[in-house]
Amino acid sequence: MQTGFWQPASIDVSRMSSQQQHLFERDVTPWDEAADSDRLIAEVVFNRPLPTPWSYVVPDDLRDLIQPGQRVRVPFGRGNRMTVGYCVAVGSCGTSSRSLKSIDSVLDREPLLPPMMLELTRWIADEYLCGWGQVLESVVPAGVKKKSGTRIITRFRVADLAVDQLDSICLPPKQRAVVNALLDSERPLAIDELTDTADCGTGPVQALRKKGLIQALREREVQFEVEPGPADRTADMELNVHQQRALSSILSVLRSGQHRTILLHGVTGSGKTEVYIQAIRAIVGYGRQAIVLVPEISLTPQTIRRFRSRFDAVAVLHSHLSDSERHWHWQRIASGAVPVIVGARSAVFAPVPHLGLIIIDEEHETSFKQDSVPRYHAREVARQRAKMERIPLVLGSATPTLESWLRTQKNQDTLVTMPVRVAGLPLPPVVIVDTRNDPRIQQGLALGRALRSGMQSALRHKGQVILFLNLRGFSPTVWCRACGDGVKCPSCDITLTWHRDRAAAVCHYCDFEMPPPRQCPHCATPGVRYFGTGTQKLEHEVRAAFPEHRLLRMDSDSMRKPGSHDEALELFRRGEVDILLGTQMIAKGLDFPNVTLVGVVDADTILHQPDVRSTERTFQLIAQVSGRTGRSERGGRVLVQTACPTEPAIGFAARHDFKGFS
DNA sequence: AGCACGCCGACT
DNA sequence: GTCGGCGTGCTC
Repeated sequence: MQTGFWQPASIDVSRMSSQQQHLFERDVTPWDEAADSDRLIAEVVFNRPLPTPWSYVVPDDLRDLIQPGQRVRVPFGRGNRMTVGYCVAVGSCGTSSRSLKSIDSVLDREPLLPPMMLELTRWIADEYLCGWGQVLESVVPAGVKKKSGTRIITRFRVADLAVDQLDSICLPPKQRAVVNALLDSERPLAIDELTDTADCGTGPVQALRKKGLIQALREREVQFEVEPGPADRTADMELNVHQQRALSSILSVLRSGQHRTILLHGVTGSGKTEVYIQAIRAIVGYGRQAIVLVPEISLTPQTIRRFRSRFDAVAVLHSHLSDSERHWHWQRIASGAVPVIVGARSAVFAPVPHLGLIIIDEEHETSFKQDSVPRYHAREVARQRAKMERIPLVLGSATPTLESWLRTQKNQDTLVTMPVRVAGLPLPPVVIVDTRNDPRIQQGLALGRALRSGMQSALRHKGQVILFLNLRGFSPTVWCRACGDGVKCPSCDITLTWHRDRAAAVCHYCDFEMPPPRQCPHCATPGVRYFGTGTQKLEHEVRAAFPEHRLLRMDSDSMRKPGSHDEALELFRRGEVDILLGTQMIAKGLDFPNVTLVGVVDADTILHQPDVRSTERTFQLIAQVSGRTGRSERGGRVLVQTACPTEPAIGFAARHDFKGFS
């Protein structure tokens, strides 16, 4: 039993409400303390935004059962409603003379979380201002609480006391058959096995049980096991000098036994993944486990295959797991049987017994932030966990967030740069195209002269083209020419986007949809105008300009069906599509050697967003899309259309100069 | 967060 | 008179 790590001195008084503080100040008479000292107190937290744990008395019959990390059922509130909470500490300290309520029951046989995770979740509650119990509630998967995928199974065997008397006792024939079946069997039998063998119903079994001649054993058992298919194994690659340096600085942190965060700033295609894999290999050699966090959108079969082909057992935690699969993985992870865990944000809570390394790939991605309670940032939780476990944290990105960059400049974190692509391929040249005087743009078309002719030449040489545009729909604004007002969503105050295929004006914030107004809602002038180019309109324009080439549009409208995303990328990979056109979802992490031109149709759309990070995001976006080309000896280039060619973020991105930008 | 308690307006 | 609106404060 774990008691003892909870000590009165370790209570953080800052978490205590004012009412609780006065309990410490109140005079406690010696005989009160004597009475308190022999009762066991459990600290319990609830799935409510409460600032402190609540104390309960542990009744004598639960003393040997209760441990921190288990759930308990306790009376709570004025009505003493039975409420589930998490026991976070057990101790024999009387902090108050106030009368405490008692724990009703302990719900778990074993703690759901180890002490380290209790400490980490407490840090999250403090840091992100919510209840400790709220954090625990969201960290422990529902399938683990319900013990999904397991079942209580009852088996029978001959009662110990009855073994000797059985021969002498007179039994009805069916009951005798049951007893014989059990005596013949090496192991206890389940009810259906027993009735089959003895060729009877359940009646004789129950009768024997009543007489005390056989006894029932109840055990919780795993119903099925998820066995990931075997993957083709691939050998480790040879690292170049920059990769070597990155690897050895990770390993030196590991050997130091102290925490340190390493920002791995590697240009797209610099082989960051190979560094991760070899660092993990070293960790696994020490008998430890590693957690790899990737952005939600990167959790593709391709990414998973990459890790599966290099390690014996890789657990992948993604949002499409069923409760029982999640429970099964959780158990295997906790048992230490899985050395590598790959997953999105929440995988930072994987209950590994001996963590050796945390990696966050694409550190700048916004999906590491959770926007419901508890609103944590997985990068910061990982940093804290790595501190507690005294292990390295590796942040990888071609375009780090400015805050991560700043920490390296202040020497809080270590910077490792990988400035060149593997195999000596150059970064693609990025050409900035000023659209202000382009006659085609002035006609309202989206493809300027340079981009159009660039596409023609790339396609003529049998290369593939990626066109990036940040706006989905047909036209991003619906507006009135007379009063100049845009048609806005009634609840969000966002201008509506015209979706021609649905013949509707749609709010991209709340999905509100309305038929396009025949007249202006403000001044009633007939005939609203559609302005600007979204992916749908661009699709029309490109089809008209390149009728003989195959085009595929990828945005959240065209990729609604589950699996259509992977399917589309597979078509492009096989070369059955020449032009891939889409939003954010095509900007990240794709690796297609045949892409020789990437066009950023309108860099200004990101630049002019009302967001303090708009320049940072512009830089990131251009840098990330640049990573989609020039990945083979065929080379490649990037064209960026903008009306602000002097904007520094665009210029720095074109020169692949993160240091200059930062 | 939930829930009880309490203090005010519209109904039989 | 009382049913119920939601504002306030408490929960070991």
